[in-house]
Amino acid sequence: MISGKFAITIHILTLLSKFPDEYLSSDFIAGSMNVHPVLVRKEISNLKKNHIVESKEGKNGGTRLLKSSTKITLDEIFKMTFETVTLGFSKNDPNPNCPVGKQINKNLDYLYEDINKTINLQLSEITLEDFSNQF
Amino acid sequence: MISGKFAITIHILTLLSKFPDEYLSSDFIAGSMNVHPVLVRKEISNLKKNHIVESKEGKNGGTRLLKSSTKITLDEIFKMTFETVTLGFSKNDPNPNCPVGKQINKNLDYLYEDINKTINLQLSEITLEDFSNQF
DNA sequence: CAAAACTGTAACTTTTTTTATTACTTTTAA
DNA sequence: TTAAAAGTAATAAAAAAAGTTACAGTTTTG
Repeated sequence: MISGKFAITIHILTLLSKFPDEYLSSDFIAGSMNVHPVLVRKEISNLKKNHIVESKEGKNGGTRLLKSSTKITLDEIFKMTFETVTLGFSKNDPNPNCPVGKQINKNLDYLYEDINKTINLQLSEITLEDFSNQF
Repeated sequence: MISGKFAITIHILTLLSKFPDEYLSSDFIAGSMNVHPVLVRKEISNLKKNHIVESKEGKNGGTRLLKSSTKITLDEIFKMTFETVTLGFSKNDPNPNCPVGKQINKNLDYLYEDINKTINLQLSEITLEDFSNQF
C-alpha cells in the first residue's frame, strides 16, 4: 500500500483529534471514510507502532490519541506512511552499457531526495491540530 | 500511466541533449532504457505536443530537441507528465454526513496544492542541462 | 518504384499494485 | 456468558500501469 495510506491515516487522526477523550471503534472510523474496517485497523496498527495512538480491545474498545494534536506534525504522518515521494524510476534495469542508462536511477534518486527534504520541511510546520481545525 | 512518465521523459530528454544535432530513433532510446519502443513514442508524442522536441518520420528519422537544454527546466517536464504529486485521497466517496468525511478530500487537495507549488519551484531551478551534466 | 527503416496510434493483454473481504482468534465490559 | 470490540493472516477482486501486437503512414535510397 503506497497511496491511500497517508490519506487514511490522516483521516483517522483527524477524527481522533475531534474526540480526544473517547475510544473510537474501527467500525465508526471506517463509516466516516466508507472503507473497510480492516484497512482502518491496519493503519491503526501502524500508528500504534509509532506511539501516536493506543487501542483498547474488547467491548467499548477502540482507539484514541496518545499525544495532543498540537504535538503531532504532518511530516511524522508522512514518514510513517510513505517512504518517499518519487516521480518514478527507469524500469527493468536500464542498459548498463549506456552512460545515461547506467546512472539514470541514481541521479533521479538524488533529485527525489531533495524534493522529499522540502516536503518534509513543509509538512513539519503543520500540526494535526492545524489540519483538524479546518473542519 | 502516472509513474514512469516522468522518468521515461527525462531519460529521453537526457539522451537527446547528449546528441542535440542528431535524430535519435525510438528504438535506440528504448534500448538505453530497456523499455518498449512504443512507450518511448508515446512520451515523445507528449513532448511534441509541448513543443520540446520534433520528429522526422521515415528512414533515418527520429527525434531531436527543439530548444537548447539550457532553456528547458525540470518543472516543465514535471507539468507535462504529472498533474500533481499527491499523497492519496480518501476513496469511495467518504461519508457526506460526517463533517470530516465531507471535507477531507478538499482539505487534502489544499495541502497537496501547497506541496506542488514547492516542488515546481524547486524543479524550476534545475535545467535539463544541469541534470544531463551529471552523466 | 520498391524495399527498408522509421514514426504514429489504437487495441489489447499481462503484470503489478492496491483495495476489499473473509475468516477466525483474542480481549473485555456488562 | 454474551456481545462488541481489536488483531491479523490469507485470499480475492479491482484498478492501474506497463508491455505488446498489429498495422497504417512516411521518407530515404538503391
